[in-house]
Amino acid sequence: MASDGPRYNFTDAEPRWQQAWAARGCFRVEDVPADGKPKYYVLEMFPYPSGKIHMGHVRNYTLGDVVARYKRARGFSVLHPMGWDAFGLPAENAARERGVHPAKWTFENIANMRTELQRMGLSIDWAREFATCEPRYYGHQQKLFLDFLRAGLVERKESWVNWDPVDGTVLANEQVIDGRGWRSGAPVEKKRLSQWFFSITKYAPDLLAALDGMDRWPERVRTMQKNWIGHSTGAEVRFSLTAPEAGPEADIDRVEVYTTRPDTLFGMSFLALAPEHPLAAAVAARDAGAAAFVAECRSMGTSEAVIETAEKKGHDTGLRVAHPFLPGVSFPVWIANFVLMEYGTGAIFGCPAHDQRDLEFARKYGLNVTPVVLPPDADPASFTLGNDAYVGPGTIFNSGFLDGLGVDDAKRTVIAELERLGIGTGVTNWRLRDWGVSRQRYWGCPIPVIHCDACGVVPVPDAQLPVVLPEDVTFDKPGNPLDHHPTWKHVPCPKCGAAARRETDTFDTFVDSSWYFARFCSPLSAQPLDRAAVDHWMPVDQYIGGIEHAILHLLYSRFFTRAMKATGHVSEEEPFAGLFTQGMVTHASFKGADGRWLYPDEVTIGADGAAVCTATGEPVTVGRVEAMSKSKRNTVDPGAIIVRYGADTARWFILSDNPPDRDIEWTESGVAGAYRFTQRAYRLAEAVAALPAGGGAVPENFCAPALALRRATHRAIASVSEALEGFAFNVAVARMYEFANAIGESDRAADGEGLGWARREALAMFARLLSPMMPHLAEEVQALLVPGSELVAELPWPDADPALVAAESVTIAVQVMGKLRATIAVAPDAAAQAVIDAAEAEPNVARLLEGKRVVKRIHVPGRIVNFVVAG
RNA sequence: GCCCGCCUGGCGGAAUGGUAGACGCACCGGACUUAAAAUCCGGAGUCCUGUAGGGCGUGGGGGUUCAAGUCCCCCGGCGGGCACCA
Repeated sequence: MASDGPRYNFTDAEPRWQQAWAARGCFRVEDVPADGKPKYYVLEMFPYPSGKIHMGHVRNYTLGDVVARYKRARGFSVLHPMGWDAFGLPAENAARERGVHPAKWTFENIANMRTELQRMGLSIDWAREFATCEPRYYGHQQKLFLDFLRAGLVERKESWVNWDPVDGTVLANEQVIDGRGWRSGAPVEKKRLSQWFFSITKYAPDLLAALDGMDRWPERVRTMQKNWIGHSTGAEVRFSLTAPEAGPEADIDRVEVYTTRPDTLFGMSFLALAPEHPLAAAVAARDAGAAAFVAECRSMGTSEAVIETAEKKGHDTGLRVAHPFLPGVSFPVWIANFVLMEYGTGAIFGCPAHDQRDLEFARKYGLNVTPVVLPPDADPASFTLGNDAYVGPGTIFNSGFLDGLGVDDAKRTVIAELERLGIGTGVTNWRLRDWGVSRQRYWGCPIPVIHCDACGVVPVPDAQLPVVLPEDVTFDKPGNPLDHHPTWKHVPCPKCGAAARRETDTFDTFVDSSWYFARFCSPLSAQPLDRAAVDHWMPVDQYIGGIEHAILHLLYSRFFTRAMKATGHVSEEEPFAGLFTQGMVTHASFKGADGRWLYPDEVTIGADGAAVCTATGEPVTVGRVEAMSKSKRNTVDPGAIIVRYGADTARWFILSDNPPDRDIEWTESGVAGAYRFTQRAYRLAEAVAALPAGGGAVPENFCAPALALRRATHRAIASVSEALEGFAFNVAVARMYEFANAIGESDRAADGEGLGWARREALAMFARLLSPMMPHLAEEVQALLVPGSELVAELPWPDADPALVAAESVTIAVQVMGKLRATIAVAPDAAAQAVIDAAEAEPNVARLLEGKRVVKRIHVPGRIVNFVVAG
């Protein structure tokens, strides 16, 4: 770093301004404000307290802070809170691996991360902070659950989980690696457990329909949610077994199948059951081969990605089903690993010609492939299928009474026939499943119910809430510590008083994050939500977070808000009016000579571009640029960056480098460039502050450089405002660079009438425009210009003077046949004919038009003239 | 496997269907300096060996249009999600 010249000292300035904001309470708001200002609720997805903030947090919270500060300057009363998504598996892992209690680990992490976030200079109302692992939060969550239960929005049913038979533990999908438990290495089994479910499927039609009106959500997120909810129409068809199978309770003589393609029923070649289907279980009870196959499928885990990418396998049960329309024709019944029990009826009919998965299965097991949909222009006599099923439109053939119909007509016709025969019905189906919320873990919100042998499941009475987690637990045994606790689960039944047991399952942590945004409105309320406060602040006007939450978290929150409305806690049903999804922070990865990954700060890039290990001098392989992760060690610690360059520099770089919805690559050179700009901005301010004190009155006249600067100033106000409104923060930064360049030019101009005034105006506006992005430097610049000034954080956003924004002349592109051949400068309001004449007179244009017949002259005012010539 | 995105100079990117490459980074040249750093000024998509003029150019291929980075179709590469990670 250079030694000459006065420099902006961020180490001194940043904490000083953070204290000034806190002392003034700039970012505090009331639960129900009486200031009459319009409200604006900005929220970033709250962090999991892993211990340290990472660059993804820096990006997320910088984006939110720019919006919060901008809206505040625009006159809104802004709610901008912060809290902690504090329950979850990592705390239990830490407990098992290092013997530290999850609560201690979590609260220490929170303390550290709070300090780090506060160093970023975020305009947050810290008085609203809470952690979801505090009883003062999760106790209210238990109340909401009980209200949902009373409202019929909760039910208990069975579902399949990943079970580690060695550890005796339920495994998360991420804990299943290649079909084995991550700790024990034992093959994972599917196990059936009785669990609590939120009835999200009751809201499926509404959750789907409301997406259409959510115009401040990214289109792709809405599309992903639509696909996830998965509305489909089709038919349920009952197939009769040619011989009944003895089931555990009664004989099974038929199988229900759901299909979206009833029009292809005549192309059927088999029927396939999910391995968990009751009929499959019945067959397995007497057939060792089937039992072995079902057991094999059970070892596949519950993840849809795993199931659908696995090799398609099946087992022929030997059973046959009759075709619904073809007397005497029957098809084999298989058990297949790609049929999902959770979707439809857990059984399908296979039509290999028109479904890719069925085709692969049929080819593998030598089953018939009968095409029944003829593509347009195909010849029915010769049409055959290769390796691709035909799923497009066409005409039905080989299909009895459906022959000659189009696909959609055939669907209607076949459903009518199925209904007439009483063997099927047209149905609407949803891919969305109910939300299973039971987790067999300690570090989560206890589910407030009690199991009584006499009374069954009994809700904990509201007066006994919260059900608090016991602190004295041990993690030396596998399984859920709540199960092993000597006393906690033993309670009297609230109904009959007999000895009973607490539910030891805790909630999925997605429950915690499904209503925290509403709790922030009244974080100290004795009720889950204070109606006046949530009615004032909700919905969140701008929600900001990672695209990885596009489906689950956002959909669950949308459901939860509806459920809270149904139980009288809120008035709105959509929690997030505006959504912005940010990209990830990436960095190059480095691998040392010994094959170990190296952190970026262990690596030096030489002048020749070659990377070496700083400590050993050994060569380093530069790997791909990818999402920062601990395993690849391609992380950069925001704390270290803030110490070295300051929070404003970190904020500026992360805003400047690219559009916020794309992945950003963190680079040292980019940060250094951002740092240089902070110093340059400060120098520009110093130069202006050194000018003789200016009077308040606007000068009568401005010399040319002064006028040019004023135009630049007001163009900057207009363009930075527009960029901020549109989340184009990288463009806002570019406009600020242009503005700084213009100020720099005025610095070098010969002094003339009004120049000093224009420069003061420029710097004053510069500070205001800078403040959402680099709030500390903005305050410093303002203090330099106007010692003892108000805080920029409390100043209103400036308005541009339209007369100064308007261009004096515009450059028009002149094209001949769509190719640029000249440009001309014209007045913004020049008449069309005058512009066309001027364009035609351009030598290069005239040359190209000579001897040609101009058939069309296109003039887009302020933009372009295009001559279309014949021949 | 299924669903959803993204792809523009050496790099990040800008661009209501209307001058492709604003702005920044890196680079090169100049000024300042004993020198370096810092700072300031200037240059630059690429090719036709020139500051005129022109060709080519927004992952590849086709299409719509007076005009396509932008709209449509196909293909490729990269990434996100897939229900117990958060």
